[in-house]
Formats: sequence, C-alpha cells, structure tokens
Amino acid sequence: MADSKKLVKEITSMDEDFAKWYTDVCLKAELIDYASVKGCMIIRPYGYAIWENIQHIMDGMFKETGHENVYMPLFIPESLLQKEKDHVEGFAPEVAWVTHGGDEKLEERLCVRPTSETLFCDHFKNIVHSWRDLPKLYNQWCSVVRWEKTTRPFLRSREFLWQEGHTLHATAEEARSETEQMLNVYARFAEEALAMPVVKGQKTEKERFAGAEATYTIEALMHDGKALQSGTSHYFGDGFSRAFGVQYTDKENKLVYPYQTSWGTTTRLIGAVIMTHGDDNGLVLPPAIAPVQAVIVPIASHKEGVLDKARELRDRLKAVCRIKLDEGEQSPGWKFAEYEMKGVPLRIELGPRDIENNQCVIARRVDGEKITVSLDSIETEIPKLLAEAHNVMYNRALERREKMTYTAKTLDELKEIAETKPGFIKAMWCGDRECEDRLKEVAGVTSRCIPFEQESISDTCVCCGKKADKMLYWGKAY
RNA sequence: CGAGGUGUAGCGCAGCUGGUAGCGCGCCAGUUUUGGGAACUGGAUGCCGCAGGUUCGAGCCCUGUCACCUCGACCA
Repeated sequence: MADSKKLVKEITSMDEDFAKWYTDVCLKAELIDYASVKGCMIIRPYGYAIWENIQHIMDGMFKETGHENVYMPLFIPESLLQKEKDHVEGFAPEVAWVTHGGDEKLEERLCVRPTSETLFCDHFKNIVHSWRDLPKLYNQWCSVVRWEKTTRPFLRSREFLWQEGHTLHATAEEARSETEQMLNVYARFAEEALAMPVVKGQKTEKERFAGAEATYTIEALMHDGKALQSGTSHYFGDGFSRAFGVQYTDKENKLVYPYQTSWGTTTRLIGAVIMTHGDDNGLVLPPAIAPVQAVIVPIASHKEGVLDKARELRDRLKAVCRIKLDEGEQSPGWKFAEYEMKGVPLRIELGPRDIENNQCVIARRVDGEKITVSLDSIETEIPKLLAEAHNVMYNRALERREKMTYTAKTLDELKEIAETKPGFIKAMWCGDRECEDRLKEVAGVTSRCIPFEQESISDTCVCCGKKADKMLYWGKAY
C-alpha cells in the first residue's frame, strides 16, 4: 500500500495532523495559493485544470438532461434580496455589500450574490407568461461570495466557484422529480467521475436551505471520519414564485404560480477528492478529472535515443489519454515523488533497458504497484489501467466508509461512538428538533441526512426514547 | 465571532540578558551523475508580517493591527 511507505517527505502525514496534511497537499500539489484577502484563494493552473474537468463532465450531464447555461449579474439590489423572508434571514449574516461606486454612495446598496435564486426569480417574472414558456431549465457557472468566519481552501472560502441550477415547472410533481433527478446526477457524478461513494438523502428541517420546502443532499465521508456535504438539490414549491410574483396563464386560462427548484455543487468537490483519496504521499486523483492521466519519466534521458523514444510514445498516447512527458533536468527519483504528490494516476518509466526490450514500466499511483508493459500493447493497456485505478479508488473509499459507519440504539452508545470513533453514525430519530439539538449539544454531531435507503435499527428515538421510524446519518461535518 | 498558538531568506527553523542576522533544504553557475526526491565546488538571496511607541540602540520590550493554524459558535 502506498499509505504504508511514505516517499514524499514534504507532506505532513495524515495521522500526525490531518488538517496540516490537507493544507500541505493543497499547497505542495500546486492546487492553490493563499490570496491577500482572508478566505480567498488563488486557484493555480493544476487546481483549475481539475475544476475544468469537473465542469466539463458535469456540464455534459446537465445538457443531457435538457438544461441550458445562462449568466446572471454579480450584484443583487438589497430590495430584491429582501423579497423572500426565510431566504434573506438565512443569507443576510454572510453577504458582502457594495455601498459605493467610485466616491459616490449608492442609492441602494448591492449585495454580491451569495446564491442567485432572487435574480432568477426576478428574471423568470419577465420571461414566463404562458404554460408554453415552461419548463425553464437553467444553470449557471459562476462564483459566489459568502463572508465566512472560518475559512479553508476549497472547503470553505469566502469566494468560491460553483454551478447553480434553477428551474421552473408547471407542476409540483415535475419540480419534485427535477430535484430528485439532479440529486441523482450529482451522485452519479461523484461515483463515476470522482470515484467517491455518497449517501443520498433528505436534510432535516433544521439543516434545510433557507427558503426551501425540501433539501436533498449527497454526503461523503472523508479520510478523517468527518462528513462533507458535497452537493444539494432543493425543492421550493411555489414559495419563491409567490414572493417574487412569478405567474403564468395555464391551459385553463387561470393565472397560477409555477414550482421551482435549485441545485448546486462547488469547488468543495476538489476538497472532497483530496480528503477521500489522498494519502501520505499527497494527492491521488480519479482518472476522470486528473489533468494529467499518465506521465512519462524518461530514465537516463541524456543517452542516445531515450528522449526520441519517449516523445514517440507520448505522441502515440495522446490519442488514448491526457499524457505528459517530463523532459526536465531533475533526477527520475525527484520526478517520481513530484507526480505522486500531484496525484497523477499512472507513471510510465522509459529507460535504455526498456527500449532494448520494447517495453516500459508503469507505476500505479493508487497502490504504488509497478508492472512491465510491452510497447506494442500500450495503447490498449493505459485505458484499462485507468479504469482499474478508478475502480480500486471507488471500492477502497466505499470499504472505508462502511468500516467507519456505526449504529447506535441509545444515547450513551451514540455518545461513546461520537467520542471515540470518527465516522457516520446511523441512529433512529423521532423527528423532533429538540432531539436533533440535543445530539449536537451532548455528542457534538449534526444530522447529515435522512437516507433514501432506510433500515430499521430500532423502534425508538436514540435521544428521547419515543417512537421513531426514521433512520438518520449523524456525524461531525466540515 | 470567542479561546489558544504561530509570523525571521522561496520552504522548514535557530536567534541567549536589547548591541545591527544565522542554519538546513531549495535557488543560480560549473563538473560528475540519472530505474525512488544524486554528489562535489563556488555563488546569490532578508522593510525579522505591518504600523506606532520605549531606548543611544529593537528580531527581542510595550501598544495596536493583519494573516495563518487548532478548538468552539455559523455555514457549500
């Protein structure tokens, strides 16, 4: 296992200090740099390339399900933000305000969007008049600002990149099924692109999005046993439509309110990838989003023919993967460590000995294993190895999550687990807010979600002992 | 935002009782090397986080401020 032999010295080991390890990986793998404003990060080319791959794949999934991209303004007039009561209350404490244009004070201050529901509603009001105008299936890629107190790269920054889908439907059923569909898209993306297993479920009322009737979530478990909310999908009913006066004339010639959804994922997904797959040598990237899927490290590259052969190999492999040839002056050992730190899935070593035997050595990032592959079959081998890497990563993450998921029937049991074993705790809940608050108070855990896949652990609430029929995932969250 | 911690070369750190700045790694040049972060020789690098103050003199003392880290409260 790559975890057991630490080859990259510059990174703090996970067991020693997980938070430091995380920061080390972000910086040393050149994903980000800190910016001069607290909580803002510079996403460096390697980190941004990961985001571009995420965007590309996810955007394709949105298009497949009929969505169109739009772009809304960065600013929201205060009066517009005020229109939906719960929504403002939820976001007001963390919005940034623009009060001046040049030296002149603005008539009305503008908030830098923390999310764009209000803007979409305002726009929908103008463009939706008839049942023929529905549905509207919109998405936007942009950045938003939330003035967080505690910040961490990717996991919680004051400005972050995301996508936000906003849709409008004629019926509640259709809107509900959209909400569910997009949650499934997220879950499929997490599993197929990020090799990250997730728990799909509904948020409790306490954890629900400000202004939503229902919030659905995908929850992932990180290496250190903390939960990470990795994507959310909200059903709004007609609440926003009513607040913003979005109306249309239906087939019966009646003026009615449409039903709305929104759903989002952010650059936090990169944090999720780091903390799901990374090890003591650094990043381990799922092949689907790795900027470089295989890197060729020439050995004794000064020797006659080595570089030529390496370049030839690179050109052949361009057709089957994102390939890079490192012709740099550093020693092979240095390069090995460097690309391990950066999480490149496959390393191809090519030296005089290999060339003589018409072969190359391939090292897999996921487990450090080295295999010898004939240069004749390399084009078919690489895709196979990438697919295999993905599966190993997914299965390993799933296995770990299962190992770190516990069940509790009583409050004492739950407290004991929360104190000693990091991970998810499955426990029954009666549905009362007081019990949810109490678990946070006495055990430090929050409800992660009410999973769609229910199982019965007992008949009574883990907290109050009253009758309970809902099983929840609990945990400490990022 | 509350409690605690840390800011000295690109990175990691040392710097005594206040006396004018140092080590390791990295960087640059050259030579030898090249299958797990190579070796040797030579060289460059500092608004001591920032702003005030005390002092003949401040990296060190005082005040303020900013950033980062950890733990809480709030959140994608």
